Amino acid sequence: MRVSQRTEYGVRAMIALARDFDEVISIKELAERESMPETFLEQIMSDLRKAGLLKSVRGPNGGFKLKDAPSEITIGRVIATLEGSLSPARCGSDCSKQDGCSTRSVLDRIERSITETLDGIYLKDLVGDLAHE
Amino acid sequence: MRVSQRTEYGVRAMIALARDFDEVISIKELAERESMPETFLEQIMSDLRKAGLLKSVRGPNGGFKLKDAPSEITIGRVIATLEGSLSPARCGSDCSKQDGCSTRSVLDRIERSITETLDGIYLKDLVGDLAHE
DNA sequence: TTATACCTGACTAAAATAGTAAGAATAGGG
DNA sequence: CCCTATTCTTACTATTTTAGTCAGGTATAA
Repeated sequence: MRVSQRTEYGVRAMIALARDFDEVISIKELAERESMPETFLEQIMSDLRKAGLLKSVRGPNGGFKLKDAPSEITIGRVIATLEGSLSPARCGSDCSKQDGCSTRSVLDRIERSITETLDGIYLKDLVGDLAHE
Repeated sequence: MRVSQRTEYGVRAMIALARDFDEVISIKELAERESMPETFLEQIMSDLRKAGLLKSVRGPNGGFKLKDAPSEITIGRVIATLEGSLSPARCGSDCSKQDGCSTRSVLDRIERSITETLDGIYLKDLVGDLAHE
């Protein structure tokens, strides 16, 4: 029921980018601002880009920016991307073949609730959360 | 964002006990019914008992039963007990000392949502989820 | 053409997870 | 009182996941 450090870094990076929506920011800069390990962040950003959440610019003065507006990206999408899934369940849908998995519906229900919640929170909503600048 | 196998077993055991609320059921019986590893379940049940969710009866014909009615135990309480916490955050409250942790409020917000959701689901609500008996 | 930044994949140490194993404590039945 | 069924407790272990590091390659602005 816990989000990994990796995901936390990713969320922080996304929020930082949302804060300066129009600018391209490098990994180095991001890592310094938010005190996150640079090379680790590099991997994470790469995943977020592959998932279509970020645009990258290579070469000098390169970096990343959000692909969509902060008002269009939900935190649920970010977390689902980094975490693989929002599902707290561990078994696949084929698990229903054995009735031993009576929790299936319970975990599904929990998942739906979490998904709904997180898909209702946009990056935009979180930028303002900080007393900042 | 995933619940451990351990927690899943615990939830299943709690639901099974809720289904036969008045009976004392042994670990062996529970493990067989739900096809869960017996000795592992033993540990889990022990934790649930220490947390005040179960009553145990030792000796022959012993076993466990819910301490409270299924209408009084929330799934949030069960998961929080087994998972340690419902918080997706990893840092403690002392983390605000360094402003690096700008995600704090975000994760807090997510936690509150999840907690609210899970604390609104009672064991009673889940017993009926199965097409059963 | 060079420095800057992204890109990629392999590697590693440490921690968490999912159990096992072994024995002690307790209580009911004969 | 003894045997057995059961919980209780602690220690151990193999596997997987996590949180990184590192080395080298690729694109591009200046």
